[in-house]
Amino acid sequence: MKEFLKVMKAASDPTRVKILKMLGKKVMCVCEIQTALDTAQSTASKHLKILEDAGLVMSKKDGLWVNYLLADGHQSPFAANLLGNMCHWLSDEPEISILLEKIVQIDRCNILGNK
Amino acid sequence: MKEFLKVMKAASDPTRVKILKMLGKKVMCVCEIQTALDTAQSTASKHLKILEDAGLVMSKKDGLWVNYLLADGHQSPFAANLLGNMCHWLSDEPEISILLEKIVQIDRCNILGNK
DNA sequence: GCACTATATTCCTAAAAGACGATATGGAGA
DNA sequence: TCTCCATATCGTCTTTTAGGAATATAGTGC
Repeated sequence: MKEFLKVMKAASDPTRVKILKMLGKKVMCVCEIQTALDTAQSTASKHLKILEDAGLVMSKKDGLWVNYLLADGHQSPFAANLLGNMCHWLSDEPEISILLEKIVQIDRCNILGNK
Repeated sequence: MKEFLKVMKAASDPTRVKILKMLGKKVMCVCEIQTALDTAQSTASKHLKILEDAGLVMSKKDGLWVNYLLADGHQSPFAANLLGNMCHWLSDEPEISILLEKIVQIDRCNILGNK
């Protein structure tokens, strides 16, 4: 039950939904996500933690960067199911499709000044 | 997006999950649900409204009683998907299975005093 | 119309969630 | 070691959510 609630809760915030949709298209580091969402760095980081706790996202360190990607779903059947649907769902929402186009040209090397 | 969030939010509360599981087994009126959950009447009623708004549940008036049942999913593909999975999910959780046994012997005619 | 009952709504309080700025951590390179 | 940079965590504020008591609404039967 707890596991199920974690997944549902994680999926019930618009910012986190956007993150899931973005990661469905491309592996991203925190500062890229922060830039795409136009939010504070701490905000992006916290949302990612919630998604990771729910088994929806995983992270891989690469030196200073931390790359986030969609989880494989092994951690939770509920997460697996949601991830499976997410690739179809919401893609035609303007808010999402604009975002997905935007991230193509976001490059971690061109992001200056995190403050 | 809003529709999706409504479904996820509705599903991310333990009380509402219990209601969904109960309704998967049997059509129930508000006071039966209230009794099963051992909660205030207003609480049960409010949760049902949230579930109905999300398209997970529907209601049919029968005189003074209002019968709640699982929705058919026509209102939202997200709700339809969740409802489809819900019948399998969480049934083996002790908390749920005990509840499902309990509701068999709850009868609206034997509930006295709503206050 | 009047009482009674099941449900919905309102109001209030307490707890949780989300956002941000500031600070801490930890790896990379001089 | 010292500095720099990406990320994580902390403290605080504001908003949202869940709960219950009290009240309002709407059928039902007299």
